[in-house]
Amino acid sequence: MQDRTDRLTRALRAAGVRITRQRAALLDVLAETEDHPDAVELHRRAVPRVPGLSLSTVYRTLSALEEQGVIQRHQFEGAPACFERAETAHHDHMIDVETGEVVEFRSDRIEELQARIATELGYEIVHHRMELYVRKRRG
Amino acid sequence: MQDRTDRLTRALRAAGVRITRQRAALLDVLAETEDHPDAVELHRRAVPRVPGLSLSTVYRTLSALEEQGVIQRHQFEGAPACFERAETAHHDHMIDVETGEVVEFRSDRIEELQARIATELGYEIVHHRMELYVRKRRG
DNA sequence: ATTGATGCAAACACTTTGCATCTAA
DNA sequence: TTAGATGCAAAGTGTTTGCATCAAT
Repeated sequence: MQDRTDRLTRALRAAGVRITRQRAALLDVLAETEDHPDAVELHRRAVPRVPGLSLSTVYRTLSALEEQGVIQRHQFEGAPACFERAETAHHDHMIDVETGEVVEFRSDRIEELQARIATELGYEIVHHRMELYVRKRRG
Repeated sequence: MQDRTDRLTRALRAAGVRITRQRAALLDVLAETEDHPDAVELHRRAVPRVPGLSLSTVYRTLSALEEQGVIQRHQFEGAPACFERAETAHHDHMIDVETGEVVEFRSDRIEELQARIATELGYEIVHHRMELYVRKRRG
């Protein structure tokens, strides 16, 4: 796991991205992240490791990491952008409208259908966004 | 068509929504709308009919109409919210990332699969959002 | 005559940016 | 050493809101 971060660090440096204390801290925080935190939450988690870390640096770093394909940005309805590591396999999201909880899911069938539809209309998919806003079934 | 607007007007009034000159103008503009304009664009289109119309009134009216189920609001990536009449059948959107053009499509198969996935995970869908960001196939 | 709607300007939430200073390479 | 990163504060964007006035019912 420390190993993974090291490899990532090297790759980023190779891409011309300087790994400052701030960025290293954010990479650490992201490595431990299992949920979908927004910029403010990531800042909150990283500040203890880099006192004085500014929110603008968080935003700038997140943009840089997104550009490098290290993280993904999601813009769910009525919420600030949130982030997750990009290393995981592609998936889509269900958002519990009552709790805000995010559940990941994946459907190859749907992906196929999406691709087919785009093709039939003369397009190719650059990326897509599929979000199910749900509530727990009272059973 | 004038007829449709009249019926809508009556229904809105019945729901306690006052039809002011500003709102009547916006309803007219929306009735003629085939695309997916944002608040500023709707304001631009309505101002000639109601000189002095303010942008905040447009926003307030759009919220009211959305609440009444008359229009739908979409929040595509990197763009201000855009609107369309809600009377049309449910559909999803493809957005051409190069031109911004919006194409509507619909897939019952996908809807079924979404519902099944939600059910399997113990949820029911409140609403969903599916957007394909695409580019024209060069070919 | 009421009560909700308007226009204006100010506030809002989230995000980006200009600039002087610092620091990773 | 030097180009890129930082912190701060200020600006930006899209949207909402407080308030005095106005107009639809």
